[in-house]
Amino acid sequence: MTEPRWLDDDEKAAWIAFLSATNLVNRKLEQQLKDDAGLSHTQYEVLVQLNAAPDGALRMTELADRLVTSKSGLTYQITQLERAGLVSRRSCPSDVRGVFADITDQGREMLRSAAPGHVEAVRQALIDVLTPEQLTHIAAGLGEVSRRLRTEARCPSQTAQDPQAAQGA
Amino acid sequence: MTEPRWLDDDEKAAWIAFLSATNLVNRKLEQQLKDDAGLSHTQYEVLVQLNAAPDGALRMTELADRLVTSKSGLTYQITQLERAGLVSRRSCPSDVRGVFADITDQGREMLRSAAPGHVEAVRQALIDVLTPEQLTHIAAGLGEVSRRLRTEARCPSQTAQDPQAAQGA
DNA sequence: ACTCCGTTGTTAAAATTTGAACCACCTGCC
DNA sequence: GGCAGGTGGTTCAAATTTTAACAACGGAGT
Repeated sequence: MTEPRWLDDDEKAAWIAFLSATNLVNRKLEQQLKDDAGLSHTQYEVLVQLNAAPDGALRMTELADRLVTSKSGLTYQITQLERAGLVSRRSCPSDVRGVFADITDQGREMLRSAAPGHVEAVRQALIDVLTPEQLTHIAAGLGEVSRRLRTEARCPSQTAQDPQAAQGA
Repeated sequence: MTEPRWLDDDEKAAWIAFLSATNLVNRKLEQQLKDDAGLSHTQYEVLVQLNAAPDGALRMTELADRLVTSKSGLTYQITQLERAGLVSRRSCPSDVRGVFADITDQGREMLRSAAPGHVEAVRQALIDVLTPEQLTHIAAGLGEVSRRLRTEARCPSQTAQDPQAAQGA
């Protein structure tokens, strides 16, 4: 076995920055949402996704994929949101096993009231701290990172060992 | 109250990319470490920090700050690591209340064996996906983000409402 | 119609995280 | 010296996440 390709200084700097920024931003937003709206970040994201969906509804699995969470974890959170009256469950007509999560009017209302504070927090923690240039590069770079990990999760087939690809496409 | 400053398309793209990349990368690494070394990412980071520290030891609070975790969460994890023989506790000579977490030889050995696979995973998930330019901007941008959130957490005094600052300092 | 296999959500138990309450102990200041 | 106020770690209970079963179905091939 060969010597692993350790990270050089620039790479290490990027990795450390990514790790800590990630944790700190998450913690910050989690706290802001909990304080101002009584929601966890996950719950807030559920509402965002449902609100943006065609009929204010999405299948459980689809929602779990979008939130990058486990199915059972979603089941739990949807139950909490349902209990709070922000979401409701409805079984799928075409597939008896399927379940739709619907956002309720109260859910939309909650989102409307929580959004301003949340956006402001996102700006303070991340967006407004970055220069326009950094913003662009982060959108492109992390966008590509997400795309690959998502694809990879769906198709464990391709070896994905293509160094120079997609990126600039 | 004024209309909130919503995110424009570029900002939204950056935010969404950040959110999903963050979750996906975390999930990926968590799984890799668990599969290959039987450690959680948090535990791995504890070992990394201790291993890099002057005497292979750090105070609990200091460690908790670095890992961006709660004190009680760290207590739990250190107990697990201690049980696994990778870390040991030692009370602080100068402060009876204080506790040092020491990495053991076995802990260093574990780190040595887990590191190569972990670095490789970090490369595949994040580093090698980015262009050198993106890497640089991410290091700088997210570095600044971390710095601010950390400072803010330590000194809730400054209003921090200075739009054009630090960045290029 | 029927079997085999992959999917959909849920459930149960264990692991982890969070947050508040605590105790013991330092530190600056009278 | 002695006290008020803050620190450092732990503990406990409650909330959340993970993991591995599960039960009930769709769907394709025969």
